[in-house]
Amino acid sequence: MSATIHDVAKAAGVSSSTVSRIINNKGGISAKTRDRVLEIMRKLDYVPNDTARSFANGSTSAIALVIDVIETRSFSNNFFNNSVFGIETVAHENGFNLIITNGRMQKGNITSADKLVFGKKVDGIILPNSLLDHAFIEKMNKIQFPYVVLGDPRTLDADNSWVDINNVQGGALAVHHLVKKGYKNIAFLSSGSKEIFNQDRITGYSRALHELGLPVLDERICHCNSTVENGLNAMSQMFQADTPPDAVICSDFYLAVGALRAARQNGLPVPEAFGIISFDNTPVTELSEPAITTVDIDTFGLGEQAASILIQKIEDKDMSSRQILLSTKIVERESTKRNQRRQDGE
Amino acid sequence: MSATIHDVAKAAGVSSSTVSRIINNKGGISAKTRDRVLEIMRKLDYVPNDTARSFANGSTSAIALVIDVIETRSFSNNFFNNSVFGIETVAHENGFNLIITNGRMQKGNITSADKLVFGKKVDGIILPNSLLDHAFIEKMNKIQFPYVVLGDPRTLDADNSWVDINNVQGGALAVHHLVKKGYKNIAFLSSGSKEIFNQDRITGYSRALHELGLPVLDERICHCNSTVENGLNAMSQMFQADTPPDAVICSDFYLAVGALRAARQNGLPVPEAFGIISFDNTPVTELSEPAITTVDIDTFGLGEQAASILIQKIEDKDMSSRQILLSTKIVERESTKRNQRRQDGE
DNA sequence: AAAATTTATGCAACCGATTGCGTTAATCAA
DNA sequence: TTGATTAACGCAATCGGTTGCATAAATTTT
Repeated sequence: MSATIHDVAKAAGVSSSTVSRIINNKGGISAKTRDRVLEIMRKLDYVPNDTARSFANGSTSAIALVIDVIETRSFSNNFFNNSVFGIETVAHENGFNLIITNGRMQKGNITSADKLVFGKKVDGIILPNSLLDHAFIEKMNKIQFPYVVLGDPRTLDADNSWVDINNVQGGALAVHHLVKKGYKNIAFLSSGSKEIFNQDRITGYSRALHELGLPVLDERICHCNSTVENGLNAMSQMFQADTPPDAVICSDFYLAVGALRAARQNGLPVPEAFGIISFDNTPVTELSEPAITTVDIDTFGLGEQAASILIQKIEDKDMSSRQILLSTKIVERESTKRNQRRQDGE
Repeated sequence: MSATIHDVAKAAGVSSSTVSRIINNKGGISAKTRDRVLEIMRKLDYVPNDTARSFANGSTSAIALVIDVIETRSFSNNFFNNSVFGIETVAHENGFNLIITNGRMQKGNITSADKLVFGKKVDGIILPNSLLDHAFIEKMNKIQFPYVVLGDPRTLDADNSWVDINNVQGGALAVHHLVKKGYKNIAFLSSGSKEIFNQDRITGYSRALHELGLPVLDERICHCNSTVENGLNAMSQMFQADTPPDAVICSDFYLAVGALRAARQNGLPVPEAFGIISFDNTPVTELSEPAITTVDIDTFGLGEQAASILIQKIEDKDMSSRQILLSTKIVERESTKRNQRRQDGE
């Protein structure tokens, strides 16, 4: 149907090698022929067949992103969106296409990721630490297939490249912010105990408390699924304690809203008597009343870094592996913005 | 590096044609040779090279989704997420890979979508109505390249396939819900006047009001960018009117939160004195107080339908084009849940 | 002006599968 | 048993580019 390199060559009275060299900007072509050929290409609406090119030079100019879709909501979280956006941006800048595949799906015994990698559909792959499979990683290592892990792949002993949010730092940062605001009894609502990011946040939280000479109490840490109701219940229960928390750090916005409601039910005005910080600075954190102070995690940057490292690896297979931690920062809103002096004067 | 079909053939003492026929389940192979070859394939860890296959049979088993990224937030909206999820699911079920590309990016004079289509990287493409380009569509039509539009492509005169949310029905549904609840003076906060979905929602809104014998007033319709502040300002202004609105339909959650705050500032309890409905039933609509009643749009289904039609087109180029409208439904929450009798008794 | 370089281009093999056609072997009908 | 039919497989061309090597033409050097 559409024109091939041979059609162009014939029409221009040159060989297809010449056309190929022009397409790829190789040297050794006279200006005259180049111009003539380019003109013909335009006339014939010629576009090189990318599949044929991939086939000929053994590289696809595509990378894959494996996503971990357990339920709809986990797909529609902010983390995912911005990371994909970051990945796509960098991929595109470097001439790579981005293939997205759901890592939970499989046909027969082969996962979609497996097929993309060993079927040579992509030159490299980004996969979440939640979906690591030792056998799969081993197979990739054996052929030196480039990959980057999203999130610290702690369960892997091997040496590999990954990017992650510095959740330890984030947990500590939240504590420091609250303490600076005069809060002293800080709780932590985590959205799960298995996830490495939750573990890290709690590590940072505990470490910071310790450094500040504040007690680290087990009963102030609660792991629960991320719903408003769970957040509400967990906080309500903590409020029963002898010295109830006067602030809480939440792993996400749902828990934060739950905590907010619990505070209200207990007659604790936020931020005056109770402070709240949530991780993940999604736009909606501005919508609650009071607006929630957040630990901003750079999900876009995470994607950018992942794609960038991956592409470097693709272009230099012998590149040593690289690990990147992205710092977080506090975005202060109403839920912790109290007049500190009043508190100090107690 | 890794085994090719020829390696397998040689090891099994057959021709590569035979191996190919086995891979593709063509007939005319004896059980003995099939088993032997399959065994060898396993031993050699053979996986067919997908690029070579694509090249040989002229089809890529991949589709592209063009996304319209103007700013970060538009990327991270719920609409996008769930649609992508729906598309990926259907694509995967049918053995297609999904390539995602940002339609706003381009290199030289060629957009990423253009390159994917005419570079034969994909067999079909899904693109948003916001990114339609006449020349591009014409070029695709000329070679009968399969595509599906996300959102009614009203600006296109040509006959083509698309899927959309039935926003006209959604707008009408919102009105009917509010009227049933006893609200009579219903305003509309739109997130823009150019977007077809906003136009459609207002069409449905106006039509329903008309059918119910209620006046359609220009001053009750406001187009503004989607922020809480704009929603608040727009509603505050409407409250100055002689007969102020007693309910509002918002194009999204930000405007709805703005409207909620405006009502509160004006001393209008929600839902008792003022009703609010927002489009797009994202999880966060449950988080405000009161929780917002929404028009639920089936974004996942939208993606499923788009992918499904596209794949049918790929498999039968002569398929007539198809248009699909997905109905919306009301998810009732606190912001309209008032005791209707009190209102009727006025 | 002849020799030595450099530049511009063509030839042909190659990437790894698919497939139409032909051939041999096996099965069936007469 | 022979001829006809079918099943099982191989040969070789093909898909559309890329690239090492060879060669001819242009340019520079001596």
